[in-house]
Amino acid sequence: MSTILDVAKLAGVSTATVSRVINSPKTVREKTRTKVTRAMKTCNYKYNALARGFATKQSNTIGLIIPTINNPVFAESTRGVQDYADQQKIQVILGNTYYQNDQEEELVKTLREKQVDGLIITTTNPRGDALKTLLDENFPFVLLYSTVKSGPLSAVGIDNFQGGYRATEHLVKLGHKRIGMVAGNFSKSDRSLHRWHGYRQCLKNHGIDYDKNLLAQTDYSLTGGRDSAKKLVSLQNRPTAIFCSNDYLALGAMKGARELGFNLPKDLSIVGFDDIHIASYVIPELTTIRQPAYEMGNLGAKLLLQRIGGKIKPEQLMLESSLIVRESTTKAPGIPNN
Amino acid sequence: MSTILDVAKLAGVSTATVSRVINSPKTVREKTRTKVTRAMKTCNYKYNALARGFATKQSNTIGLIIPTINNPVFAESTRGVQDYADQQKIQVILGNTYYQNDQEEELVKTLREKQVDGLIITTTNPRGDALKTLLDENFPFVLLYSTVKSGPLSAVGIDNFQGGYRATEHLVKLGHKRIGMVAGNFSKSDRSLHRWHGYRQCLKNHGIDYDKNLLAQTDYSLTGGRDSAKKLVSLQNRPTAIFCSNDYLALGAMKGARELGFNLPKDLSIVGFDDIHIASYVIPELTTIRQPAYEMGNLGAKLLLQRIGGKIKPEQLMLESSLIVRESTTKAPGIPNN
DNA sequence: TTGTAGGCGTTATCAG
DNA sequence: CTGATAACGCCTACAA
Repeated sequence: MSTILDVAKLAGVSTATVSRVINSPKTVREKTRTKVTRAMKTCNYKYNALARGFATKQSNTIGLIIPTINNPVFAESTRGVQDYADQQKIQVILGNTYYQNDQEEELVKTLREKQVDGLIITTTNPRGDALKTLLDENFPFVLLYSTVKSGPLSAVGIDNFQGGYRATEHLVKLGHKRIGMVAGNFSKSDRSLHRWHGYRQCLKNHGIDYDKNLLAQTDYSLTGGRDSAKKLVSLQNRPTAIFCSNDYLALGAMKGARELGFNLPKDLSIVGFDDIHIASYVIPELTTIRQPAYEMGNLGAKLLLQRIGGKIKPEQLMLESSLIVRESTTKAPGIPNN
Repeated sequence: MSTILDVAKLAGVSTATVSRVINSPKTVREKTRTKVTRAMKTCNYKYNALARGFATKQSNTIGLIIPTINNPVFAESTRGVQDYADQQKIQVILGNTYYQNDQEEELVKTLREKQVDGLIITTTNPRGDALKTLLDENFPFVLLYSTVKSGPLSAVGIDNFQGGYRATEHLVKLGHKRIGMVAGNFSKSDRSLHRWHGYRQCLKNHGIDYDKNLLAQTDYSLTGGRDSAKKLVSLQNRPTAIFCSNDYLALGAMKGARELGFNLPKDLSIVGFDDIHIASYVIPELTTIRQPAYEMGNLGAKLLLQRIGGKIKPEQLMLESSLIVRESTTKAPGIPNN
């Protein structure tokens, strides 16, 4: 593998000049430039970005830490950060935590060793040591999906409380009184927790007693959603509607209910969260809270690169979420159809 | 940021020794080792993997190039390679080509500049310059998903021809004569092309004339699947069954057919390809050809790391695919139910 | 506009 | 078991 030194010799110039034609072509006379370019060709020169990173202390690489790429909502935001990064000639290293805090800490460590310029994290534990350390050491990172409205850490997310509230409110307005919730484990996701707070608050505001039996916490999987839904609808005084803390769980929940012979949405209304692409491709089409995942990733990358670029002050971007009413929710049994 | 030099000074040893306690702790006396370890703590030393990569010419990073992380099947294989890589302390840089060959070439270039030790590629163009160059320069890479049974390039995939054949055969056996195919553009995926070949061969073997009007090529998206299905079922002499070259398209196709008032599967049988997780969570549950995506990614990573590790000879791993019959396919109209 | 030379943090070789 | 020191490939003052 040839280096700029080889090129330099071949072209009869110094390495500095070669470096210049690579990084700031205009600062070198056209004649020498073509001479160098030609030399690069003939010795099949390949640029070594690693060496550059080593010399400049900028790897032009960022790390992206998500729970799991299997959940389409994370695939979507991942695409958002990739596209933005790509456009800025930045590469992204991806890591899955599988909702495990130790994995998250491990990933942060490895990625920093790899000298990533910054980190985008959908965290499993907003109060964990990993983030605290990053903060202390003033390492550039931005949180994705979390509800952070102020404070010292950068974030782009949505108001998860509000989202949970709206989802529940939609159900309440349809006349539902027994409203269950299938939620990802609170210990592993602040998003889920905040959505649940919104759910509780909404019930309260509408004079509906909170029944803790109607809450099922589960791991974030299709089967988790399915089993949790089965559990809830098997209760003596079963819910007539279920709010799932994400679409992935909702898809599972729909299957669970169906397996027990429930007719959707007649027997059971379901509302999800995220609005992943397939949400509108299933039967019944899923009513959900839409959050702009791609945009979130995109903006997250933008924010991060800005911070890396020198803008020091942390900043929070709070995007809008909205209720998308489709077919999976309907009037509560006994409520006249208008 | 402190370096091993700082640590060395603090501990009163040489940088070589510090390097040793990092890379081969047993080769240094326990006493000095603890001395060094302590010094690392006190000056908050952080290992610089980039510098290591620079010195050793091994970045411990691999590149993963896929069409798009949005398709759950690629998310699954991505997870497979990530998990294997992670276990070997290797990081993976992810890139989407969006089925564009120039993007693929660009990615290969950038990733090589980043000094990745190898590449795993789900290619858009098996005969493109990108791969040819890699081959010529003997750069370690392995193809994913493609049908490669021999030759000079490493690959782990399935027999796509056979998969297409089996999918079609299933339909034929159900009595279907008019069998359409919704396929991703052949120019962008050899997998799709091979599946189509299998489809044609199966028709031929069963004395069914091939009708080119029953083939719809499309881009790889839910909407692409939807629109293509609509087109096919709107034909005068419409198909009673459709084989979609992947599940993602199949999901779209199901929606398209429904939007035109078709009752699934009674009016139209649909078989997909991949067996993505949600395939069994939609209504009707999707009949499909299962390919072991996670395992494929996992093995791909394994194969690649072996090649990087010195094993020179390219090798092909051909995994088994299988027909999974679920609810989206049924007897052709007019065929007695048994 | 171009060249010289030191430096980035780690590994690896060779002595001791 | 430990130390000294030369790479590794590129960038960047500083000089010319």
